[in-house]
Amino acid sequence: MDKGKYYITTAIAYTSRKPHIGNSYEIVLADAIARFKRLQGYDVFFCTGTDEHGQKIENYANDAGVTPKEYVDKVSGEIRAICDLLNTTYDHFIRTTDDYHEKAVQKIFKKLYDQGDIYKGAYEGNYCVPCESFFTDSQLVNGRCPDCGREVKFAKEEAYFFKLSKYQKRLEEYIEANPDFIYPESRKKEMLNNFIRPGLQDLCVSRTSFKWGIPVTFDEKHVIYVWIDALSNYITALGYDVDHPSEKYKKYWPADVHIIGKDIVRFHTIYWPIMLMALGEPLPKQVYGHPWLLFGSDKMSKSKGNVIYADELVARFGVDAVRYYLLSEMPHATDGSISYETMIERYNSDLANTLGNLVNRTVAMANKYFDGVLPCNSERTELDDAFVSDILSALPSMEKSFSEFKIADALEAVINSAKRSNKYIDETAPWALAKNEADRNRLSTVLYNLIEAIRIIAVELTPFIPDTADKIFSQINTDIKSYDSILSFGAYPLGTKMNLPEPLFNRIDAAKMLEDIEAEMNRKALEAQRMTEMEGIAKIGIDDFAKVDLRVVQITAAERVKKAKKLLKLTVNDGLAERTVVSGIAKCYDPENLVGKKVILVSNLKPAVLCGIESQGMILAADCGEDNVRLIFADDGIDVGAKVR
RNA sequence: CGCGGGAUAGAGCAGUUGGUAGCUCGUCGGGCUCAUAACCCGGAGGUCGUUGGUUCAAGUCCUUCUCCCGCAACCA
Repeated sequence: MDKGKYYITTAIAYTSRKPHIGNSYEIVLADAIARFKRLQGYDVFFCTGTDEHGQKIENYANDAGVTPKEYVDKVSGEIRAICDLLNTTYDHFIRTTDDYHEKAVQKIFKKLYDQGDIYKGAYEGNYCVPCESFFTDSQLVNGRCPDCGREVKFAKEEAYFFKLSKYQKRLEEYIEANPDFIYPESRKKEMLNNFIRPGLQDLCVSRTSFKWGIPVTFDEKHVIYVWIDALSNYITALGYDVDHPSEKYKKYWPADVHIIGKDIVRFHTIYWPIMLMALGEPLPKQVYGHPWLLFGSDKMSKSKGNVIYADELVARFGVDAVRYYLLSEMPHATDGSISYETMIERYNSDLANTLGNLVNRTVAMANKYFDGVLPCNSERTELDDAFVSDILSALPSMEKSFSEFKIADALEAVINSAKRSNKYIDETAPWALAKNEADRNRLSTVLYNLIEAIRIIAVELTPFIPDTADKIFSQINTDIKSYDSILSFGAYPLGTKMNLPEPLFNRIDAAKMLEDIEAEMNRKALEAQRMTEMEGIAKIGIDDFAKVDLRVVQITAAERVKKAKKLLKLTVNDGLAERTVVSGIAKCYDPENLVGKKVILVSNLKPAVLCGIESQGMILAADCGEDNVRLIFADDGIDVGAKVR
């Protein structure tokens, strides 16, 4: 039964903000694999966590007015809460701000420096001062900073570099000798052709431009830049230490698989193996770069208002439905897409109809015909043999799919067992057998076969939808759920008293829910739009504001501008003199009602000619929608000419 | 010609070594009534992106072109 150890990791999530469902896919994927391996009898160690250093975090924290540590504590907590919400069984949750990690990373850095793999050099490139970032020529947009659009200048910064080139040959040989190391295949080709074969440049591994990172012990003004810090988590989480590796490390390292997003394949298949080579440690056996989850055909983004968060989905559909959807809908090599339509469709057809209804009708019959206790399972026919053989074929098929990370295929194999069971019910027609006392044993045998099939299905569902599997075990009242118990047919004990059926998944009224969701999405999109409008406006200093001269003025005359629909020609008194102002408020105000009113004037605005009339200023008004403009009236008690600020 | 992946029924996808084109959802018709208007069976629907070729035989091999996508080094 003991098949040895299995160490699996996800990438550690960057704590810049709350992750959306696309980010959460990875942990669920890794969890399904981890659970399956445990089921098979492996001693599994499953690690995930958060990556918490860097310039961006420093900036976000600044904006939020908190310390970087406070900021990452909050976000890391949110991320962990999502992992828990999704019912993932990680064995360790590492944070790169954890004390043991920081110490271990410092020692790693020192060791690499001492043995000459890290050296001090200078980083040169296009530098954007406000963004405090370097950019390569190819990153620049029209020769300007891709982030803020401002001009960049050539700059040099002292930095430590890691000699990747030294290990290039060895890495290439390793990848070729281990064809499964980079998975899927297309990623391997990308890495070899684009990066490794053309020649590796040394990697910048320290920064002096920000403070929020692990300090270099022998050169205090440097902090360790992301790679050596973040990637090391896979070994520090096990208690790796340059001098005294822990027992746990010796037991579990090397990792059997790193589950990561396709965007960071490069770091995990080039930098990371080379780091390990330099440290003299074994390399991970496999790196799986999984595809991304898109919303429809778009990437999720806040500005589009199409961000979906795990907790929202769970609130609507339940944990297992979300897990099921993520695991069944994602292809193993190309990007998948999420939509509420397909989510509801899958929920109804697979979970409610095929699986839920199967369990419900079978348990109902067992209760109805035998009061929940089946007395016999020996009255068999060829029909049964074909059925049993099909049910038992699911497990080998699952194992093959898992070994290729085709998780959706593995899940489909189980659902197919449920479909096969529904078909078996139709073939045997238990309700017809029930009408004949002579068919009593046959009826019991049929129901037994179904219950045993359901038990096997439940065991196989455990890696994917564990809560549902438990509900099934509870309904058929068994705790026989080992891997061995599903290798052959018949482990379910005769004479077990089953519980009453209870629906596993209630069907969803698609039209109604979609309408509901639509309304909510619209609300969110509007909110997001407002947020970006706010963010889009550059902050100005008090000096800038002071440049605007605002005065309270009184309207002394008003008339429509003949050639214009929207314009009123106003004469206003600013306390010193009268002046003419043209204002686009004709659709909302009649001229006669405005005379005598006090309003606020931008008095130092450059004059402009509108419809042949020179306007010497602008009256403040609020945009309240299409063609709906409302003036800001000043309190009557204010003296004409008073300055507003 | 930077490297790589893809184009198959209304939608989403399978199609290993070339040998009568499949699956899921949807749709239409039938069956059944144990069950969550569920379940089972069947029908319709594809010139397998385009051009030319190899072959007795090509979605599957070679070639032309078109379109889509990923990667392109210190942006985690």
